[in-house]
Amino acid sequence: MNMNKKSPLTKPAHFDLEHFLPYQLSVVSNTVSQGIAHIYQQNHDLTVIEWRIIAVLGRYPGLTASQIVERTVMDKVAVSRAVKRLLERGLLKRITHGSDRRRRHLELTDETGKKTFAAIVPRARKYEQALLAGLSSAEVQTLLELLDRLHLAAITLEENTESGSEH
Amino acid sequence: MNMNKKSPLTKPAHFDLEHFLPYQLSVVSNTVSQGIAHIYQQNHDLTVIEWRIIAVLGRYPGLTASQIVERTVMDKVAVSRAVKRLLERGLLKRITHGSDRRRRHLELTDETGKKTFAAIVPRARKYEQALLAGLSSAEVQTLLELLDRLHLAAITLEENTESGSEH
DNA sequence: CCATACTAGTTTCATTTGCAACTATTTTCA
DNA sequence: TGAAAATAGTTGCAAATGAAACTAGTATGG
Repeated sequence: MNMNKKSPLTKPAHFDLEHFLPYQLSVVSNTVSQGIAHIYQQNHDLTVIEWRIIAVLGRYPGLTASQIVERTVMDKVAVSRAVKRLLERGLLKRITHGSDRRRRHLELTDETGKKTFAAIVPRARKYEQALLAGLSSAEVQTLLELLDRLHLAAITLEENTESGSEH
Repeated sequence: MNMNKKSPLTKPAHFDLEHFLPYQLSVVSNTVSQGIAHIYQQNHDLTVIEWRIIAVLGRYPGLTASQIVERTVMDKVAVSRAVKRLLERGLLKRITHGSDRRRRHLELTDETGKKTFAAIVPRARKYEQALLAGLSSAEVQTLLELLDRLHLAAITLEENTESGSEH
């Protein structure tokens, strides 16, 4: 059984970070995130997390903080603090659930909240369009599908890995 | 050439974060990063930045800190601190350039540095393979190409945007 | 040559983050 | 019932981060 000693081609000794998918993905994602972050930072003084909360509440009013956490895979504490800031700034309002007073449903305020949402959405869309301008719609479709499959694979791997170390 | 307007309604009121590319990209990238981070955190007590420094030095020995920054698009301060830690732990050695004493070239130490690199590489490769197991090689090819084009687009957008605010 | 500007890398300090522990409320089931 | 477990959300604190200032060394132009 040909052990890996010096055989002509078992494994190339090279490892090229630039061609390592997790790295590439991270670089692309960071570049895009940074670009889009401009939109809501510069113009509305919002962090990425704050914007995401607004976006998800714009679409699904009345979610609670933990439902937002579920949906967006963001950290619980980060969401709690961002919600606090958005409440203080008057972008959100909070309604305590009648029968279960632990639950506090969140909504965009009519004045500031919805207005901000409405102002950012077209800019975000425009950014996305510009980003994808070089791709045909078939390519966009393919990209989304491949990303989705990658995501599923990553989740599956994570689940299997975890069992090995703790819990 | 049928522009994408086509509908009588100007803009749908909906905005769905889950179908917004920058968001999707970020979620996939975070999931993958977290998964791969296990490999070097659990087994070698390295952060992502530390691992990247090792990886890039494994491939290109003798780079200076600022060359690493250039190549990996990581923060200057973060690299400085990670290098410091790797030197302390004996994974790197530093050679001051003869004629320009500001430059300090970095290399993996034979003992710990190269050994660690050699230990991580196969695991990293294995992770990447598992991640891509569900895709055909043509699909992988396509994915890489599309990511690359996205990256370029994002960089271009960034450059154009910046001009608006400062510099 | 020497004042100024530039480059490499580090440190300081003020925030930001993230884990764990906490409060408050509701559910479970003995 | 009511004590223990579960759930929602917050807070404290220590560590990670990042911008700007700083040290050290080199290049340049008058």
